[in-house]
Amino acid sequence: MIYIRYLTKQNRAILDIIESTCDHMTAEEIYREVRKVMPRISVGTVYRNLNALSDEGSIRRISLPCGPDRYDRNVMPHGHLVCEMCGSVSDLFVEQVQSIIRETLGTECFSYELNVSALCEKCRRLATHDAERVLL
Amino acid sequence: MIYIRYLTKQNRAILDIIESTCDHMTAEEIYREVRKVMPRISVGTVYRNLNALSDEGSIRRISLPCGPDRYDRNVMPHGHLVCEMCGSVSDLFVEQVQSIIRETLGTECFSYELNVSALCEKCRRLATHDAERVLL
DNA sequence: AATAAAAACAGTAACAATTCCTAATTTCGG
DNA sequence: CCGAAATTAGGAATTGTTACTGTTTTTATT
Repeated sequence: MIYIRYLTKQNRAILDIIESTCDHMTAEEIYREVRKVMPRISVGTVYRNLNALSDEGSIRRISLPCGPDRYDRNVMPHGHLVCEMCGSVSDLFVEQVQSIIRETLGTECFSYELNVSALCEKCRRLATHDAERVLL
Repeated sequence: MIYIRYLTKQNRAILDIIESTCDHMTAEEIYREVRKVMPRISVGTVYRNLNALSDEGSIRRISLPCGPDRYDRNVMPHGHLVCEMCGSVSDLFVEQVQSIIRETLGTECFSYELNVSALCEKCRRLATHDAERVLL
């Protein structure tokens, strides 16, 4: 027996926002965003729906060493690149990770979190550029 | 010019506690523990020193999808197994991860976080045992 | 459609984890 | 030893999140 949860306007609006970007927004950012189209929505509703959506697997919650949790529209197992310079969070697909984990564990791994600290594309270019300037 | 930070009694006591176990304690657990030998230490001091120690690389901060941050005496890059049943956190050394990340990134990766959700050794045995009993 | 039960809501208070603030103490450099 | 700098205790404040209460919306039943 499949239970289809009723999708409220609030729920739909929140999900739309998350699915419309690959920004990995925080709950607060999502709250600010959803208020643009639904000014009377409450913080509690945002958190409740983010939790429900995460629990049912429609979105994915990401927790990082610093700052609040973020939400990801991509629910497939994948990692994240956290930029050491600008703090941005972007998807990072590291192919063999899951199978390596399985080998190490000796059993299947259904979910993992992989957060890599490094420079994002943009900041890496910037850093290289600066380094060149210093050399001149 | 190397700057050696003064090690206060508080700092030393906190570090000792972390280094004495592989329990991945939370700040609050560390606070409770350090108060046994230093009853007047304040929460703020514990947090300030945990941050300082993490920043200088003497210990490592672990953040998980749920619950407060934890602290690890092992600063070498490695992952963690978070038990889905009992919630315990144990070290997990997945050898090739770093090199795979390097390949994917195209540049060296100096730090990563890998948290795997699965059953810990103990709970896995327990689960198997229960399953056997059900079969009887 | 009328209506009762269930679910979700807004608004806000409460909570837990962490940080910040101030005055007092401790350590350092000379 | 003395003044500057760093660290502390204690507690207030902040942040991110959850819980509560009374109201609205949806669903199920007729």
